[in-house]
Amino acid sequence: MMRATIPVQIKNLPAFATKTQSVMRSISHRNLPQLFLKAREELMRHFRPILNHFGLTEQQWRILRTLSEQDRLEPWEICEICQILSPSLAGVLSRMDDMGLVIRQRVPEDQRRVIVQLSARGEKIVVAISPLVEAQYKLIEKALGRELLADLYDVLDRVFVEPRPPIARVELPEAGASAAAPARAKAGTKPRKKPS
Amino acid sequence: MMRATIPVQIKNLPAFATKTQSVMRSISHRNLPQLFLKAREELMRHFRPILNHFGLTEQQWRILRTLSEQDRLEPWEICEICQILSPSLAGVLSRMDDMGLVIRQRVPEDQRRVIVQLSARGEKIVVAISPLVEAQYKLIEKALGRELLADLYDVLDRVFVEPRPPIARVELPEAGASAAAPARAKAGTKPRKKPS
DNA sequence: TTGGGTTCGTTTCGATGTTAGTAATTAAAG
DNA sequence: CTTTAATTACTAACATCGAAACGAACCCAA
Repeated sequence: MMRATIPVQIKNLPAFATKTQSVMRSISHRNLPQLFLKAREELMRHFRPILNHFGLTEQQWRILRTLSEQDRLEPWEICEICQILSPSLAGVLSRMDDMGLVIRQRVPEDQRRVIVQLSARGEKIVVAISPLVEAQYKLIEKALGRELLADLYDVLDRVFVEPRPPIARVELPEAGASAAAPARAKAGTKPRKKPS
Repeated sequence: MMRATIPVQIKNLPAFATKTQSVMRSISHRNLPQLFLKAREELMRHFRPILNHFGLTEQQWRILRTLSEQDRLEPWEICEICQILSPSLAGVLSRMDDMGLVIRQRVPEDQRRVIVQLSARGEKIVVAISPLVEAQYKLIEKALGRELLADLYDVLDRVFVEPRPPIARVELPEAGASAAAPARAKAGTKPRKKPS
């Protein structure tokens, strides 16, 4: 590690970013969540065509891949592993059930709970897609280099997997909410404002 | 860098992940896009309350912060910088216009183009939120450590900012689409299947 | 056993992501 | 100068996100 520092201020921004700034930079830190968003998108850009080719959404594939590795899971487990909120998962699983990709069955001992697993058709699709995904990973590894990829995994693990002190939260001021939304007109009530 | 390697197979998975696997692991690589998704969520978890407090969505704040640093931008520039697709941005900007956060005006020389900039109200909100976001970053830095955070930025830059060979794409088989969706019944036509 | 608290999955609602397609405008080709 | 291409922003349709709340099933204690 400890590579030469890169000038970060306008890096990662296209040429038009050099225009005059009217407001003093109010946040000194780079937008880290957005960096992750960009990183993820740069990767998914190469996997999305594969999934689309088989008529799957990203979330559906995440669930299929997870179920192919874990066999039987309950919805809340899928939520944690696949980073899907419970309300979203309800719809996703319902559609995947309709498509015949997964099987859902209630747990006899606890009628609240549900067990989800791959259907034969689901497994078949996983078998069809997996080698393509694996091949794409190899292409990515070839472009980035095995070492860089290892560094990436390592840092991500150190930040988000290994134990670390909890992150505190800033306290919020009192009358903040009033600063924003003035009850936007309901859609359809008024035609959307267009640029003048 | 070059820290001791961590056993990765079941790391980052809860205890229930040790159950027997019915299918041979078909993809040897860890799910990298999902790691980024998780990383981003772990961060946003600490910023979301700030934005909600001011009645803003994540996307709205990304745009506000960007406009506060770049002054005048066209929609396609905002799309690139903020990682928002054009169709989404249309609605977001429309709502932000209704809320009085931004100002949109067409370019006289080219009637296709539009210029977006902060309104007085938009600037005011940025001024109110920025110190809170900045403070939250400091808390994150305190928990993770300045060094680790620097490593993180460094690796992300090496992967997604510095020039690198392009990533090739796997070729897709022919009759793939047929493997998936069998024309799912339209919502409302049939009641959603429930777990048996 | 009965009422209150809890867990789990779900529905609801508004906003955004994704894909496809369109209208308007401008630029390039013939 | 007309026809074609390329740009730019937008709309439409559906799926998902994110916050709130609901309802059924379970748990527990009075």
